[in-house]
Amino acid sequence: MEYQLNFNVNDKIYIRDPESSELGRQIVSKAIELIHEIGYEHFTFKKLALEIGTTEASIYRYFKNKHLLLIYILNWYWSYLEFLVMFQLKNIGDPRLKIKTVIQLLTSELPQNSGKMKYNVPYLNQIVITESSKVYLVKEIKEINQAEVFKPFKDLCNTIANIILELDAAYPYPHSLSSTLIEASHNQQFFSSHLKRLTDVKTNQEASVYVAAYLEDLVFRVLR
Amino acid sequence: MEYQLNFNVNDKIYIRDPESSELGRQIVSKAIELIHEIGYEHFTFKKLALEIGTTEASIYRYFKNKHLLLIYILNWYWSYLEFLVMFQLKNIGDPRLKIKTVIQLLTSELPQNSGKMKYNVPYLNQIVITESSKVYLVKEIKEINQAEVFKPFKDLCNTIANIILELDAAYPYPHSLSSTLIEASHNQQFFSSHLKRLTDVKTNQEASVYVAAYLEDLVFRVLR
DNA sequence: GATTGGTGATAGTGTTACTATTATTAAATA
DNA sequence: TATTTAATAATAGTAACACTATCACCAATC
Repeated sequence: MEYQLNFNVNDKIYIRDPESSELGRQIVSKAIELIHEIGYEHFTFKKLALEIGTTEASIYRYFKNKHLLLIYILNWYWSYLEFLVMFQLKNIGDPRLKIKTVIQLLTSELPQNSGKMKYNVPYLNQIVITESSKVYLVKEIKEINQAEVFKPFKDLCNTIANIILELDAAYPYPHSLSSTLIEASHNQQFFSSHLKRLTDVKTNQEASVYVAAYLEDLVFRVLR
Repeated sequence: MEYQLNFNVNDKIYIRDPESSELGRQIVSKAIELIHEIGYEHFTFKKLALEIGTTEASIYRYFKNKHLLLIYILNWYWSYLEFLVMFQLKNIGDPRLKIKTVIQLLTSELPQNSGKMKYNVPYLNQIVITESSKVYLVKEIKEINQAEVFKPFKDLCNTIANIILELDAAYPYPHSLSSTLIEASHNQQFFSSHLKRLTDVKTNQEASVYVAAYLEDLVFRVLR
């Protein structure tokens, strides 16, 4: 049986729904590859248009600017991640095992569900690590937050906070611990790949494995 | 007695030492105000030149680009912060109190030492919270790291890691916990000001006070 | 058969991120 | 005092970026 996972993204993020046409899907798909390759700062709509074989103007009919395109991509990722969390936790009763599963999902490359994924998930992973904080660390935070573009991220944070409360109902900072885990999973992976002295990763140790071990240890020291 | 604190910044960061002239000091000082006001993305050398009453070309004689100017500013901050940590910890024996002091320094506005500070420290604080991760979350991370521009940050991380080890010599992740604390102190402050749902901050509760309480609780749960 | 919607092609504007040149002035040195 | 030098101001210019606008074309649909 063939199926495709779709996650609806807030329609304030785009001008035209990129899911609604081949060009739209190409824009998102190739943007992921290009941002992964050259980084968000060097990424431009002109380069993307050239890559796709279309024009800048056509891309502007889908997204107002590259910031919103990045938000779109990250929202897709966060929605997918929350889907995976929900899916994998469905039959788990033990909250300790739930937390372990969540940390695995936060640190390892996400499963390329069914092999027929729309987007390159390992690339997405790297983009999330390196670029995700750039969507909110801006002066316009208030306006973009009012457009509810961070809902998938907040939902994910909330889901994890609830699992934290299952483990320790009296813990006073479930949301902060949750957002700290998510953010730490990104920056510790970045650090253990590029700025090793900021971590305790061993040479030859895989970044994702190291970070998973660190975060698991951390959570179970906090909640015991 | 009048004195000024000086922190030597790696000379690979600048073309001409901004400490060496009035214009240089103006560039750094006004850059802090302008970045604080309009944010790093909107900040340009042209606007800065206009603000100072000089020309773009003159600024380019001091800094190759705005990224390196930001690195310069952050390095000054990190050096100052480490100085304060060292200074305030000098006569403290109890490692628990040391950690508490460090967390206070990480979360509260830094003391405007002696009132005769070169730069606007409260502004610097905000800049660190919002802009600091942008200096390393770039594709060029390898090259800029080789220029040793992150030394003050790594030193600070190391200093805090050593205090962590004083508290629990067997703790296996002192550097990761240290860098997590530093980063969390930034993003939790940002979240509790702008994306409250990602934290457990109460309405009307001061962000810095909340974050200090959260981080203290966290550290002492991890190291007990 | 006429209308509509999506795309391509092309052009143009204002801004950003620089580089280069030349003139002016102040300080250092002969 | 005259002369070199160094720092800055003034100006100009370029390539890339971040858009906006217009028009022609084609395919689907009413």
